[in-house]
Amino acid sequence: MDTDRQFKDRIYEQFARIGKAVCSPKRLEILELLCQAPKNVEVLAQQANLSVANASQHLQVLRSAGMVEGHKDGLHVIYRIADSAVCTFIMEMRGLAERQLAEIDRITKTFLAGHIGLEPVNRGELLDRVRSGKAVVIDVRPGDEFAAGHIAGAVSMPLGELEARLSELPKGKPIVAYCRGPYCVLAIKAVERLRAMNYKAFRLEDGVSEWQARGFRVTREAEMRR
Amino acid sequence: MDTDRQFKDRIYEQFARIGKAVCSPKRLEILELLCQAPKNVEVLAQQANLSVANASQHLQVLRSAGMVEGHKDGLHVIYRIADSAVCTFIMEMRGLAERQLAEIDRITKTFLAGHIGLEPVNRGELLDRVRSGKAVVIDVRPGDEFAAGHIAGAVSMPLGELEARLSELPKGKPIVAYCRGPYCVLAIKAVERLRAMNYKAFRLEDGVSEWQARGFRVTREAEMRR
DNA sequence: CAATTATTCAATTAGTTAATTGAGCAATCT
DNA sequence: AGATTGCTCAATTAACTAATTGAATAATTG
Repeated sequence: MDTDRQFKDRIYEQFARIGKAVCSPKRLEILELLCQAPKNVEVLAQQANLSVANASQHLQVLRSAGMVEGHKDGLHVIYRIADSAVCTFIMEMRGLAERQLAEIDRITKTFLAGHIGLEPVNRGELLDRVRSGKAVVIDVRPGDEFAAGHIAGAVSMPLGELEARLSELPKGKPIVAYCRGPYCVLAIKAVERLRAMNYKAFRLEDGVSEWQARGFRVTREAEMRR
Repeated sequence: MDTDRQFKDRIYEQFARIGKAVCSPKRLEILELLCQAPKNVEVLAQQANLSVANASQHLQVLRSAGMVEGHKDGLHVIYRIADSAVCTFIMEMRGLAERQLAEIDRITKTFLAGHIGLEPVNRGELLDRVRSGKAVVIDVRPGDEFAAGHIAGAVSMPLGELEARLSELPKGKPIVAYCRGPYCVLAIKAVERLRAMNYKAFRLEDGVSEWQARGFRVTREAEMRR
């Protein structure tokens, strides 16, 4: 039977299992990718710049911590987030880091300075404009991530398809692009390319999680655009 | 200038700094202690069962991650939580662990089975009883933790002073003891001792943080008990 | 000023972790 | 049945981490 000290040590070892899961930059990146949509090992490896073996090892650590689960689909193992509380936790961990670590702001500002000026979008105003058809919101993540959940009213236009589908975008209206969140570069690239072609394009920093956390609507339905 | 990949790697390394801070069981214990009240290195070392040097090293890691800060008070360095968001984060991390790791429940149930039956306390009912003077809530943490913040209406009675102050406790009324939270044993011990002396004692699992998170009142004022 | 107290730092040691590599396994395809 | 694909496992290596130990530093006390 445990002494009081042994009990505390064992309990904190358990809590630390969550910490050990999220102390690796690569596992954090994997978790953020899985918060967008379920993915297999090869896709995760490619998107997080890992070998397949290394990605698999990181996924075993995450599974052992109860943060993800995997199921076989033919040759592929599809990994998904075990519970939406994991995504909430990751977002809060990121929020804490943003608040306590000045280096994050420095790194971000330095990186954005090398890209065209991207003014913040007023979210309430954006909602009004989308509703009244005066602006278009495009989701430039891969289609499977859009399908898994997207900002209500947004249209899927993965970055790789942008040039091929320009005819679907209005020249006169503002176009707002978003992707996986504040530290994803897909929307930055989309805005730069659109502006280079004289579209009125803006970047929304929020990803789906951030948007939802603010109380705005996220859906899985593909709404017809008129 | 960073490439996109370099930018992501640097950003996730920053987020991982929070993970690296909380991946150690001992640092988690230190953080939970500091969430109760600011403390010096010797007290933290003693309460977390660490050498002073080791406690100091862990505190440097936590400070480097922006989670705690220290200031000199004579010979002593008083460490405190840098921002209340840290305590919120720790509580949420614990919540995630409780939800995803079955081992926690197992360890806790096994430990509690070695102690007298402790029925859960209905919190709304407890509030009513305290207000109407039909129950007494005692805080059995050290006095400095009580002073830093306690459940409104509670009386400070540190465990080490329990026997000496029995005359202050009513025999006929229910007595509810609480301490640092669900995994602290101080209240368990207090209830056991009180029951052994025929007091009607119960344990409240919540600590101050949990109580406050439920929307109940926490205060620093010592209210006169009548 | 010397002694004491509290804390921090640096070196060391043992253990842990991340990435790589190659082998092994399961499922599918030919 | 053999080849291929996707994934996992285990061994290895280099880097990192936690605890210990002893020295150094800062502040207080006598």
